Amino acid sequence: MSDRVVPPAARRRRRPTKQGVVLSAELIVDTALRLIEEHGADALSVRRLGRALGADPSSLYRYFRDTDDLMLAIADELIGRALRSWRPTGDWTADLRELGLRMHAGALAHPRAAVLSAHRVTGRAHEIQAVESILGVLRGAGFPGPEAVRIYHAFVDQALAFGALDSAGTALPRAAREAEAQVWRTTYGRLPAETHPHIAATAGHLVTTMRASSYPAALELFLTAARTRLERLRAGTGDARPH
Amino acid sequence: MSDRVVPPAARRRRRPTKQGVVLSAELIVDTALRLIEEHGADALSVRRLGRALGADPSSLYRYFRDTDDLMLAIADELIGRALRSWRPTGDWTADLRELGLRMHAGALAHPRAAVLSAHRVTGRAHEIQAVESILGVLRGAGFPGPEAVRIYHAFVDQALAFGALDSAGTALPRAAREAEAQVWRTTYGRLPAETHPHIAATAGHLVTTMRASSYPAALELFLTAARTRLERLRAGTGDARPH
DNA sequence: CTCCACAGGTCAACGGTGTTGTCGTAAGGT
DNA sequence: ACCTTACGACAACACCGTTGACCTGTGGAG
Repeated sequence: MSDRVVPPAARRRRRPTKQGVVLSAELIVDTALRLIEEHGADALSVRRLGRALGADPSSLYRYFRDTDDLMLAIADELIGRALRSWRPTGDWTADLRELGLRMHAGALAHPRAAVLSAHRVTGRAHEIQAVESILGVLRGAGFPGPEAVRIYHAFVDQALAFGALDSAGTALPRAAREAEAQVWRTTYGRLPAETHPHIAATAGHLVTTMRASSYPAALELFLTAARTRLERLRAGTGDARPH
Repeated sequence: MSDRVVPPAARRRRRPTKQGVVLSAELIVDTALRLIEEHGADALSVRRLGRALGADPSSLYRYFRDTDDLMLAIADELIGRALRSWRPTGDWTADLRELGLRMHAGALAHPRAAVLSAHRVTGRAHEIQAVESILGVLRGAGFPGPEAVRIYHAFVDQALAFGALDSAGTALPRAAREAEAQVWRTTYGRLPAETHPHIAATAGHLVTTMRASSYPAALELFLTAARTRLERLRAGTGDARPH
């Protein structure tokens, strides 16, 4: 029943809910984000969102076709917020690092939205702006077109993929998260050296390293590789790929 | 109510269900994987799984504490299948490449399961074996303990993250996938050079490059960076990090 | 200034979900 | 042959997204 949603242009009445709240798409998106932030990803359901807004759950269907539609609106808002104040500095490595960290942080701030929207191409204004910016940094650094596109693709996917991965981790119920830490401490921390020599030899590092996100490390490795590639390109060897 | 689950050692009775099926943890996991493959991740619910097995939904709680417990078992089974026949060759770069591609391929083979389980630490047999193998390759290559762990973490997360990302893409309904391709062709392919010079300059490459997975490229970049790091370590400079 | 179309809020209901307390029964060990 | 108990079945609970029907008061037209 998609005629339930009235296109923004046709909206005119601002009738308040029983509890005196005047709804709008913006208010709903903002409230949803606040709900996720304050009470965790599990707190976002149509019913809870309705309660938080002071409105009947079914009212939301006057503004969004279904929950997926709502999630996309949230994702769009997220992209906007993440890159709102970014400006290139001219140092391509620093610029890429900053962009990557911002995208990752933006995803982590709103786990559920990140998981749902990571694999989507929206073709909307914010996304287009991001593509243009990143390609600009790479081409400005000296990567020729095809190479810039290849690196762009890997870079964006890495940021989105790690964002979604780490988001899924933070979206876990608290009990499950503690269980994971426990697994590293007890299961992996106590394997005998005879059967699992490498795990036993690095157990201490495993326990401490595995609880944080590996994105910063992966990003640094990415930047290292990109710089290596650029150097080989400048050195004139057409083939920068390891065989 | 965790005393509902009987530890494997204490199991003795093989009482069939009303429909004549003899349950077991293995049968449940296999059926869950089949269900996910055939009907999508949304098709996996305790009730549907029970129906597919020919058993009451609540029977599953004799084998798994909750759905999360079941997901971990599924994830571990996937890891096991992916690495079943892998053997190290002694060439650490080639070994890592092979491991990465296998994990990624394994995720793509079970897209819906991969999306659900990519971010979990199972602490079960297959996963432990995988950790030991990868750490073995890295330490064998000459990476000292802490560095090996850091690289291990980034490597595994990258394989899992890209696996989940690409899986999510293939799991989309056909209509949505075609819509995405359309977006690249029309929206991005037709932006004017005045407003979006970098996109316009690389439009052709964008359209062709963006439809394939970027994991192979990202993996090569990763290996390049790892080799660079190792060389710097061997050269004796303690700090292998770009400043 | 009145009128009335209809945007939009509300209500009730449907069919789904994970999970648990309880009970009956048959399989195994003794 | 007996007893214990593993384990399958059932019913119930509280939640979920979604929709059809209803009602109300707002804002533009005359």
